[in-house]
Amino acid sequence: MKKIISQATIDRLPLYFRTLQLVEEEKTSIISSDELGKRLDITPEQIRKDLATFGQFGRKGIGYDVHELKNKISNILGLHNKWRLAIVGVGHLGGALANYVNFASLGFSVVALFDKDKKIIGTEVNGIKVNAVSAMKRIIRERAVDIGVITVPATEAQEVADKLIDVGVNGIWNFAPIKLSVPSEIPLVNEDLSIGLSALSYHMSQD
Amino acid sequence: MKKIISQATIDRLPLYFRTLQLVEEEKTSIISSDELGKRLDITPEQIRKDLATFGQFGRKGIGYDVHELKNKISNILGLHNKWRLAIVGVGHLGGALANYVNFASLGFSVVALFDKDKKIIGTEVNGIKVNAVSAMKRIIRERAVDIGVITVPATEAQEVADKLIDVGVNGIWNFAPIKLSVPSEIPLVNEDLSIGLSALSYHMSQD
DNA sequence: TTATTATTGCAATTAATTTCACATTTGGGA
DNA sequence: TCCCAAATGTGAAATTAATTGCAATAATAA
Repeated sequence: MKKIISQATIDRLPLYFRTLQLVEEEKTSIISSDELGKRLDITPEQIRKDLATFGQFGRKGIGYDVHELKNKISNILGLHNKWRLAIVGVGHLGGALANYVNFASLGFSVVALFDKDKKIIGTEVNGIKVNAVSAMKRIIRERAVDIGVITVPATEAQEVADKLIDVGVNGIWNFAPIKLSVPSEIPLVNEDLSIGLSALSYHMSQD
Repeated sequence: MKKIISQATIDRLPLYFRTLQLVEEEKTSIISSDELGKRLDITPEQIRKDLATFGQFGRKGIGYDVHELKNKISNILGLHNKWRLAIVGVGHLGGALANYVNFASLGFSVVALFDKDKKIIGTEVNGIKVNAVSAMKRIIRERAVDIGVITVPATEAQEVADKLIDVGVNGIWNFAPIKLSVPSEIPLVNEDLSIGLSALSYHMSQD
């Protein structure tokens, strides 16, 4: 029986991972939950509890081996998989994501771009040619795309999601501000920028 | 004594708001928590509880007045304020945000752009001229900027945050993947894209 | 060898959030 | 007019998440 890991824990793991990457560059080989917590403003108890979910990999009285913990988290998050992304909708945001450097350090690579606008089809972004949506099926299979990134307007997002799933992507990263319906076996993560901005507005209005 | 509203509730309000905008366009004047819940995949009890935090604005046996509820949420979120943004770091992501249409419908407008790269300073993005960081103090005051948007590399983000706060912005929307230190009275929202992508990777690895 | 200090792992507790259950209200139809 | 169906609002229960407290372990110094 597989243990259910809370989303809160999963969302903190990338923070630990990134901090460990930085710590590793500083040539530090051991780190305590206390030090990691200080860097991230997370209590050391929370960190220990999160890590304990996946087993024991610290040493009492010592701390955690930076390199080992980093690799362990990488494995838990599946970052060793070198995921291949296709971006659908090469507008400002899609284009920015196609150029986004930080993905590479996590092992993600953008391997295909699609748009329906004839003026954009055929152009190149970051060395990748933009294809017509009609070529999606063939290209996504040829390039072994795992993840579809949706950066089209909200009105077209569901249609694009359906198509991506139909041609075989295994996960969707959605930037369109709309609730998508996808089969439960296809992981979906929504990146809704208006939530954060609204939350900021809310907090700025309280005083 | 001010009631503390949970972040989870605050994060759902923009979803309700957006759905109400759509419903309003469909010329529907009354909506039930059940219908709203179906559109967002949120339980009606959850929606009623969230709304009850701020008062009673439904009618038993009837539902909620779409227009009234929309305005009420807009007020709670402070969206009537017409916030003015300055983006620091006009790379791919900063440039994309400067062009991002969805902000306008929430009442946000980008009024200033800054970069330290001499090749970018002086260019125009979406009709706004990019200024040098050295001009930040004057321009942010002249243009009454409320919110600073950080889209510089992680290594420069803290320095930019410090400067933004020094020149008087009241809130920070941070896209750099790093934990920023800011005074507790300055609301800070982090938009860390690697968290969502890592979570997607995690879920795709479980099966 | 023996204290001392640092630190993890984990059980117990507390806090926060969500779900459940239902009393109450409203409008409409017989 | 009276009953029924459709909803909200809310206290209580259940669930989930975070915090606390502490036993166990390891290194170091006396």
